Amino acid sequence: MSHTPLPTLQDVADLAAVSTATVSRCLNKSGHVTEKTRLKVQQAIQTLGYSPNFGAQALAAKRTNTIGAIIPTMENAIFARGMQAFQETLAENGITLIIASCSYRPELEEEQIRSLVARGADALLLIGQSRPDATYQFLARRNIPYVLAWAHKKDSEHCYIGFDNQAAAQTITRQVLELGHRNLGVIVGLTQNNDRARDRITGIEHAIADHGAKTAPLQVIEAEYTFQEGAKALDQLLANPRPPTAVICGNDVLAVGAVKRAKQLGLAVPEDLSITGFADIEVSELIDPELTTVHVPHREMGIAAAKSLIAMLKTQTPVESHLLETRIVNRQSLGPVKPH
Amino acid sequence: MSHTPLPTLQDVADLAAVSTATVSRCLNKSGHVTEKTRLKVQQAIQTLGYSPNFGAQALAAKRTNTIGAIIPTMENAIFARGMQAFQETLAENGITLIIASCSYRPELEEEQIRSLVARGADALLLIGQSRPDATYQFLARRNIPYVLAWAHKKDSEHCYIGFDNQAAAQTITRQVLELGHRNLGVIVGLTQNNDRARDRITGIEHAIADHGAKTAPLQVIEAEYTFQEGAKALDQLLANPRPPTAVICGNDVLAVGAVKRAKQLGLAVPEDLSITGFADIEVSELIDPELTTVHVPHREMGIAAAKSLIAMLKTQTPVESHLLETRIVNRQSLGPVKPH
DNA sequence: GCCCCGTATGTAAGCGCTTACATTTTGGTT
DNA sequence: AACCAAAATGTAAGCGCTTACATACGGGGC
Repeated sequence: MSHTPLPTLQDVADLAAVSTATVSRCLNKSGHVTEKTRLKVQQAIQTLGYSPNFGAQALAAKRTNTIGAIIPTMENAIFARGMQAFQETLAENGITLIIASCSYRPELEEEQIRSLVARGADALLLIGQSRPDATYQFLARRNIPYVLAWAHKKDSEHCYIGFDNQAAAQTITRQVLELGHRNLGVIVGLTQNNDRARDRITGIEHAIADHGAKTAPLQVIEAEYTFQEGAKALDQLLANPRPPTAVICGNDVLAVGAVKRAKQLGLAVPEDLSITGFADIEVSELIDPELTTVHVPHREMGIAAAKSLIAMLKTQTPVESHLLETRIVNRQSLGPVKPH
Repeated sequence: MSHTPLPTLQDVADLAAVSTATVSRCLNKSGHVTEKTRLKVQQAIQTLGYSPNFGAQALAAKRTNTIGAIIPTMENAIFARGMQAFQETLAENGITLIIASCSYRPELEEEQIRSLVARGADALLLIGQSRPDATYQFLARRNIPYVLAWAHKKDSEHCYIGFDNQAAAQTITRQVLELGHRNLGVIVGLTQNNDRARDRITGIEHAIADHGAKTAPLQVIEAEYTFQEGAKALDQLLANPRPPTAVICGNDVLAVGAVKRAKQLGLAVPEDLSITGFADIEVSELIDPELTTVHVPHREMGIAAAKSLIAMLKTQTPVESHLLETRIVNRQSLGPVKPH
């Protein structure tokens, strides 16, 4: 591995017979450069194969054009599509994305936030809201803009880009109730440190209260976000002497795991047991029966998050929250309760 | 958003009553510091809440502790698990990962490579080998270490971290042939610019040639890596007057799409039609029938790639390729050919 | 007590860029 | 042709850190 020193801004300036300031202005499209000189500079950059030094640029400009995102996991399709759109939108604006994952562990998230900031992230995308005050203080102190995605809360000091988890869960639950189900089970992600999961449970409870019909006590199982755990959770629900006739899942991954297990146990879905999901990821359409679930506008959300962050960076002022609509996708896994 | 200027190395040095050089030495664990002064410095860092400026550090040290990865897409589970492991391993070593995706478009990959390098990536992970010479020259010129993952080639100048796509495809095809199938269809990713897909086809062809039995001409359909395209490709295969009795897919995503479609068409899998996959992603176990596929050690691969890159960065010398083993996972979607 | 050397610490010169400010050029007016 | 504002370009001062080199320190051998 040999070493020819890379060309610097100075080299370009020399070759183009202009000053470094002019070259810099060309590079940053800050205007105030004649077309003629711009071409000269362009030429020089070409022939030297110049590309700016990242560290120097960051040091001098006090920004890195980098945005960080900390998501619970990249192994899970729930965040993949939104992140892809987020990244694409950032890239269109010349911004690089750094992704870190925290495995749903808050102390790891804290660490990752510090790490990304130390790595020069100009702004951050975080998932949901529940994290220590100290973290928000840290971001405020460092003057780092951030948005909270995949969730929404009215009248908050934070900028949310997401949907109303509670309302969405409430809507799908209402639909389940209207189909005659009076004994519901719930499988949801670990609620500790996961406000989305908690909000969804609240939505379910509200729907039941609102509906007014007499229902069996709600059975809630918390599970990690894997197919296997969804299956295990269903086992637990079915172990009950009076098992539910419908299972509302806080997540498509869990729902799909539950559907798979129900079939293994010889239960017809939805004839013997209805199951609903949340998120509408690709696999929901793949399994048999296809999953009735809550559709979440993943790509829109990623795009909106990117735009908000870019705006915050540009204007140096907070930006309004952005509420996205969810809707129920009626497929096959939810049906009327079976008459005795 | 108020502004208290962040503490600098100088501030820490002042508070601890030492020089900036000493503080820097503490930070970088480069030794040559008494325990006593180290503690003093530590203390000062704590009370000031100091954290180093990324740009300055990068500029002065000529490295960023950042590694870039360019993958075809993050929306697809095929890369997710490996990337997760890659990231975890890097993080353990204090290195940040930047991910970019290129949507299987080589010109975009080229652009992303330049972008990541401009962003200060010290090293890169790339998928497969097929890309213009100019790209490799660029990396060589810039002295950027890289590994090529998800593929393997013997006696190459490049460092591969992956498995033998051809051999794996050959093995599973042999198994299909041994089950009596003599009329095979293939659904594979777009081969243009995708050496893995091409290698898999070659493997299939070799298996057929080696086996010696008289077979119908191989029908190969190329498709984008989505469930829908897998389904459409199956339609094409079945439109043939003498449709295949077994379909070998270059990818689990395509295979799962094909299975779903076969069922929609009323074909029993594997009784009427056998279908195999490649990669062993989570969804392969979820669908019904479960997919017989080639298991790829995703996490191992991610970990190995990270370790190799770290070694290259440390020693400034190339590192050996690393061949990982694949194995066939026999589940339910492959069965003997139906007797007429 | 003195010398020597290995180790701990300090000094200061950049690293390559951005940008405020100074200077020059341009071209429209009179 | 002279003048002037606006636009283009140049000058140079940092940005906060690392590190080669210089210097100070401390303890064993004589």
